[in-house]
Amino acid sequence: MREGSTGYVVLGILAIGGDLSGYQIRQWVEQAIGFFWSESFGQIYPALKHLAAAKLIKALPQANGGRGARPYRITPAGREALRRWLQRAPKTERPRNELLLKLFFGAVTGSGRAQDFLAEAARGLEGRVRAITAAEQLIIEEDRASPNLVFSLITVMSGRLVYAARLEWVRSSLKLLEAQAQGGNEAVLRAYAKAVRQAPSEG
Amino acid sequence: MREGSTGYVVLGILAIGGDLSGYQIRQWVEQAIGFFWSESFGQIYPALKHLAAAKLIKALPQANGGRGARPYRITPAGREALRRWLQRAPKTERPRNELLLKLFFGAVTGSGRAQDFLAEAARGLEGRVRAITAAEQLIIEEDRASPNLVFSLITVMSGRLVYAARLEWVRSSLKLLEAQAQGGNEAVLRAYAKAVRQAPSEG
DNA sequence: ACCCCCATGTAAACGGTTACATGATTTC
DNA sequence: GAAATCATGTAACCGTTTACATGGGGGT
Repeated sequence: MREGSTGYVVLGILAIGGDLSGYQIRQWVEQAIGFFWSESFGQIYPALKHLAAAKLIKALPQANGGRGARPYRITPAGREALRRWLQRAPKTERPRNELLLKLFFGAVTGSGRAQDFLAEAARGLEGRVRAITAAEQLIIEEDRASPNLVFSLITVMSGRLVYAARLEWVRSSLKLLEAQAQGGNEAVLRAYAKAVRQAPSEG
Repeated sequence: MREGSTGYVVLGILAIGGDLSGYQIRQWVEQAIGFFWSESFGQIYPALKHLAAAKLIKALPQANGGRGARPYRITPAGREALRRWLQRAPKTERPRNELLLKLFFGAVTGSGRAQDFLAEAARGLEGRVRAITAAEQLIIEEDRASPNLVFSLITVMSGRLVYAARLEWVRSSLKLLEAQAQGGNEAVLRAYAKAVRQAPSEG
């Protein structure tokens, strides 16, 4: 399997989610790990073919005589391949945050647009925080007795903490822009000191 | 310019950084915006060619008679193109966090590897927090009187707050794994409640 | 003499998104 | 009967990374 992580994501989901079709795998990705991972159909279906050819998964007979969902099941060899991949250290992502980029060049356009972008980001983040909180509740109820519990909680906790931090950042950023408009750079520096003083500080 | 954001990043850096060569642009990207953006030489040099062909930048005469750095300067048309691009709403990135992915499938390999990955992540984050703190100091000193100040501070503040949040997450995650080893799922749930209670909560 | 940093560039390979094509089933 | 959703798949296009090729300059 020369592919990047897509194939392994599929294996992983079949390993913990049971027998699923391509369409269902996509849904799984969106709902369960959507806030830190994404896959498109254009990736999943070819990946399923490759995995089946490599005997890491096998196609199950379809329910309605050839029509409808075509579910797959992970094979022992597939579990072994997944386990090996999981052992290897994760590659750190190369960051590409267009919002931050446009804010960084903000002086070129002035602060009006920057405020719009931040307000928009705040709306998005609030929605995600709500979604995460709901997901968290579901995990606590459903995985209460599962060995997956710690791992599910670790991942939702990431969403919870970093989204909360981003929201705080958005709000502080709006305050900096206000300060700039009203009191210039000195006011900005005061507002900044205040914003980072409140933040959980590192040793 | 059909390209994605690379061309605009180059324009932006030439707009606020003055006349620079491809190599210097790369350094600029790494040092100033490296924690939220990355570009490789394989992107920058072709982008410079396209931008020059489109008259958005122009090549400056080289110092040492054709050898050494080949600096470029942004043209008025280039500034205009940059301004238009900056006005448009930023595309939200599709997240792909391999660390989180491997942790999510953690039950397949057990918690030993997960602890290694988290410890490694902590080391990386500590380094970045230090780098950010240094960058912050530099901005406060050098941009004190610049109209860029707010925008520079907004971007470093993002780094500061989200890295701090990630560090906190890593530490809490390690605690959850310990709790799991010692007291099972009930201990995990208690540790989780404690970890998120301390976090800045949303309304 | 050797190695590292500066510096510019090209080409292949790869991973991923998007658009397209197709059709069944369910809901309003 | 129309629209939305379920469901599978292909192909083109695009952006990005990686490897490669090349060579000057400075330090040990």
